[in-house]
Amino acid sequence: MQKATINSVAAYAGVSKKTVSRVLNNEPNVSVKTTQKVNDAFKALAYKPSPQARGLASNQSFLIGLIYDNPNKDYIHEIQMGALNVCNDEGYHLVIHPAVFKSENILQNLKDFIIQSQLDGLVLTPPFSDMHSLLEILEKNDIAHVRIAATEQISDSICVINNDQEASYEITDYIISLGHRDIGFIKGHPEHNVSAQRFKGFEQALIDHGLEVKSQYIEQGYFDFVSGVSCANKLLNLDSPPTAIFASNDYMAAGVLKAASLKKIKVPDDLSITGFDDVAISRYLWPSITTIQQPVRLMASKALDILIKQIRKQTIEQPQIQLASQLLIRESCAELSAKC
Amino acid sequence: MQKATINSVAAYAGVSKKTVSRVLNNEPNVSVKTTQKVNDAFKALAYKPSPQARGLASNQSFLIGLIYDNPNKDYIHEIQMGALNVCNDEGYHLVIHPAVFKSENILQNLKDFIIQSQLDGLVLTPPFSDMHSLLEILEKNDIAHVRIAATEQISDSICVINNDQEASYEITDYIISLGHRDIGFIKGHPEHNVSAQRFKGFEQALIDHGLEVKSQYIEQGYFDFVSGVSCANKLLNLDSPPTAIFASNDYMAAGVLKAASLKKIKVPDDLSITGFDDVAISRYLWPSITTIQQPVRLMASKALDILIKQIRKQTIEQPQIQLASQLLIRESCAELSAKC
DNA sequence: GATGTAATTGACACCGGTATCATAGTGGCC
DNA sequence: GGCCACTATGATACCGGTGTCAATTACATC
Repeated sequence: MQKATINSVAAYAGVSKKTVSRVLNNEPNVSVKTTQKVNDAFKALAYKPSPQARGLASNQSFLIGLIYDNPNKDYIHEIQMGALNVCNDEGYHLVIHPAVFKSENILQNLKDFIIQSQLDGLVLTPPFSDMHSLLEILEKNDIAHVRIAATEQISDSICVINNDQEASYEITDYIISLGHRDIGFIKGHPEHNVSAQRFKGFEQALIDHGLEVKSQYIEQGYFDFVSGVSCANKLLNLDSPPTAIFASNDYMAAGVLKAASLKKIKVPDDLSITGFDDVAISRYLWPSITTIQQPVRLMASKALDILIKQIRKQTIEQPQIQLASQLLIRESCAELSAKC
Repeated sequence: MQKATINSVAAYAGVSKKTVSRVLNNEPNVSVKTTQKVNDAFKALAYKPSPQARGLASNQSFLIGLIYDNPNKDYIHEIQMGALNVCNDEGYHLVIHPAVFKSENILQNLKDFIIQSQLDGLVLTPPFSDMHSLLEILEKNDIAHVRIAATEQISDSICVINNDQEASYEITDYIISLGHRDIGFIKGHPEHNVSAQRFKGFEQALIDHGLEVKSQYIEQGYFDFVSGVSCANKLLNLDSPPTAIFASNDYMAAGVLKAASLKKIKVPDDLSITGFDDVAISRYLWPSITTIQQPVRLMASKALDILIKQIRKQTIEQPQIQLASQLLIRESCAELSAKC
């Protein structure tokens, strides 16, 4: 059996190709009777329109690119799943494009990718969401795009953002509520914008509770396990070490846990630890890590919703969507024990 | 500036479209001089051929589908990266398609996906690599595909496989070399073919060393953290518990570690633990887990190499490639202490 | 019934490539 | 020089859709 084309459908239904095309695209001004005939033909022939032909004629590709450079595979996976859910429903393919943000000719590479692939739209994840040189190119060439977890708001630019600062405030507040006063903080990678937001939330919570922000309790990490270990060592070697450590992400929190274990410091009895992101390891460590879960998948879905609206030139009622995170209380924090 | 098409290139170079097409596809019988002219035109106009038009004319989509259902995000990520490396080089897009193997109408869903998307080829990962009903459809419709980590060899079917059994033998051999004689084993999910392979390697190693395979030391797990915990509890509650536990993957090994920690059993001093797969958590746990690293990324690259050859109807010299795994010795195993 | 307007439909060019086949050019050999 | 085989090139149809615009039909109004 031949594969059905618009011509075979038209012949079967006894109408012109153009009319079939109209039904296919829900164009107005087709009589109910004709629509019915064409739909019957669709079914009878198991017709699926060719994306290539459609794309060629209407200058679309039905491809949406997803650009990322993130070592956190759980995050990427969630983003992919959220994006795919919408893509599948709307008839788009997702083209994943891991890139290296710090590489020499990243801009040229991205440019090539975008032009070569003739993408209909682009999803940017951090750190690309705030990459000005890239955004400029996209604006100039009028390429539809959406920025996930962007930290800088740019008018007209559509994005889906989260509330890192508030979440950070919340988790700090929780630690304080357990009685801790000496709280260490391990900052995230200085080049990632969220690092500053997470620190701000921490700082603000301390201030609001009338606690001092002590510089010796603040260490600079890089979002990876190793820096978590070394920062924790510095904090735990202080003359009066903190009784709780807030690491800006879970990998570093895992590092803190390792450092504590090696020093025979019991967690959570003698040291409380919190992370951020709810990475898989935070559940599998012992004790499991109290952390912040962001609605990553939902963010991606929302992002694709508005991106596709933009591609279709539909009106977007809300160009900037903010979603709330959630505090997950697990085993790594305890009330400050009396002995301190 | 207009986007360059084959027509503008032809006009610029002063030749016909067909000649441009010939140069583009490295067809024979084009003079050196003409080739040069056309190549100059390519550069001057920054020409990129349209995949849609190309696809429409030659009945290709330049899309390769990747089907998976695997909770191990590290694995998926590696597969994606390995596949993308080749796709980018060869001008294909990778369309990722997470599916639910156990879902009711999985076969119909996959069928729809494959037909709808008009993929040029398909990459199957476990458990789809051994899904007969799917393979039949692919054969019948002559859809190019490659099976990653397939356990059943089917003649003519191209696949890239690993040596789970040997690797399992090797890691068991290592545990025995540390002096352990009472070794617990936690099996993987009974529906995954690799589970049996990993068990076989374990068993064979015991036999070859003249050790008994004791049924009370064998527990049935499901490749997840929780089953690791519960199986470990059963093993550790035995009257004479094993001095080492070989979990069939790292998530279960993490579970074993948790169970041991809760029982105040010191790892590796009083209990050695090994995993399988080299998932990220195996590095971040304390102690880090001795495990088997499979060349997943390389497997995916090799798979795409032969898949693309198949798509292009080129001869495939080696339809079945086997790659070796590597034992990663970390902190979770120690020599059997004298006191036992 | 005539007329005007809107709704419905179709003929045909076109998107940017590839495939087929005919034609023009080139060099070797008698 | 004449003939032939082979190489190089182009004209044109075609892939399966969409866009334009004209033609036809339906319906309301006078």
